[in-house]
Amino acid sequence: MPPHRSRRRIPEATVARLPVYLQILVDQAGEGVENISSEGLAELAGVNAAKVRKDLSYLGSYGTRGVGYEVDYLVYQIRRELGLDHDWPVVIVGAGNLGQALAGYGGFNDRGFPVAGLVDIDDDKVDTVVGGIRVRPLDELAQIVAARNVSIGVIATPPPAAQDAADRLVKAGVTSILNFAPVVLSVPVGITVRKVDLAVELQILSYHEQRRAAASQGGQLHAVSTDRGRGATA
Amino acid sequence: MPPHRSRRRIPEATVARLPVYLQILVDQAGEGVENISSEGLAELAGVNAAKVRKDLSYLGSYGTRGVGYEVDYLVYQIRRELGLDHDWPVVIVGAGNLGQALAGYGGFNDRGFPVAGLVDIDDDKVDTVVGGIRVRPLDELAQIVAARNVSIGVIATPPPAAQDAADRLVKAGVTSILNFAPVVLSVPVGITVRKVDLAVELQILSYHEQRRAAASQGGQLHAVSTDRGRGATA
DNA sequence: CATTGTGAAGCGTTTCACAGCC
DNA sequence: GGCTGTGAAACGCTTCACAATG
Repeated sequence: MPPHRSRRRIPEATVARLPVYLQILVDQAGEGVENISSEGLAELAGVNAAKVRKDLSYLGSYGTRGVGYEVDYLVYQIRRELGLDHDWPVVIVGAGNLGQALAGYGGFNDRGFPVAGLVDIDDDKVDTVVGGIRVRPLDELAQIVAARNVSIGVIATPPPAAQDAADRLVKAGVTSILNFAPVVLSVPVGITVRKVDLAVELQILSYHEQRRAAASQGGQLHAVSTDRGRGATA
Repeated sequence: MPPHRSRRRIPEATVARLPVYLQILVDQAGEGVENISSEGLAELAGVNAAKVRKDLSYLGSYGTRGVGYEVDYLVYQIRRELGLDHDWPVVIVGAGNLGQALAGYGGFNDRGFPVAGLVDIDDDKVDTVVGGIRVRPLDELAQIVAARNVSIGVIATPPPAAQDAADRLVKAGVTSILNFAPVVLSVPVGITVRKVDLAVELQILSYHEQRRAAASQGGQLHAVSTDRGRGATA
């Protein structure tokens, strides 16, 4: 067995960047690049080279001094660390605008997250076909989760239905939830939730725009320059 | 004029939470709640009460000791700080699955971000109507931005087209970009970019799932418990 | 006397700087 | 010589704890 020493705990900030490195590395591999330096990868990822090195060091010591990192091997190691060495079927709750887009979005299947099911509470939507997936009634959620061994659920319902969706997902045995509803979910300890709120993203941009406007006409403000792990002002 | 002292720089982490508080406060106002304590707001937002107080303190001292915060006034102040006292029209580039969903997603219009335009490079999509918006050719982007005074652009194109979309947006005069393409954009200094990558979110969940699996069958790992500003394990 | 506002301590992340190694 | 791996410093954010106060 190769030197698999990766049972340490990886900082959350690093976990959030590994997928970005992975994407870049796969692209590079596709273009025939065999080795890459922390400097090169940093450039492509838009981050600091020291950060790249520290991030990668959590996986183990897979670089070669004076040379860089072997792209293929790094891809393998990151995949392994992220648990991407096998597929994770997901179930989507809510077949509205967003749920349909997600079900039809190739990026899920392609990147290891096949849509095992798409359910909706509305009978009018049930049995319609979206992106090759037939919408199933909400009642069948538990059955789908069990049958396909789903551990990740996606909530794409209207806000008032989101908590109920979460409760059902948890009851069905799902342990990770990606929530697109602009609602703070309450879940049992041990369940991982990530929230993506499109309007919140826009409101953060609005803040920066407003600031820019105030700066250009009003008094002298400091230059805008931020990076909170996601998003940045170049 | 009320005591408007808010020209200080607000930490990025706080900016990212203000929209969440705002949402909750608007809900509460709708239910007739007139005052709320940091404790109460913290509970609803799923964060620590001290954090709420510190966050709100950046807006100025708008609470009353022994009582709490007046909901309506807080709503007003947060809106003002985020620049939400007027609408921010947005233009969406890419009328595929995701672009269509975004255009049809009520949450944008409702929360102050009307869709001023939806453009696509594909002639077959041009002139189709999506969520009440007629798709326009990509060439008309600059014209739409100028005519409707758009400063926020949304990129919903396939990955290879994203950088070109960004270049065109910047050239047209847009200064903030919300990027849904799984690509690191390169933009001039002074342009704010936020990236939302759905697959990355799933990959982060995958990491936690993988860790859970390793823990339950393998050796003794520490309990999973994370919160990086977005997403959390309860 | 309940609750805010905030110094100060604590903690996680980023960046620097350089020793270690190929 | 070039580049990684990593202590240590710097930074920003979170949490504590309590004085200030309506």
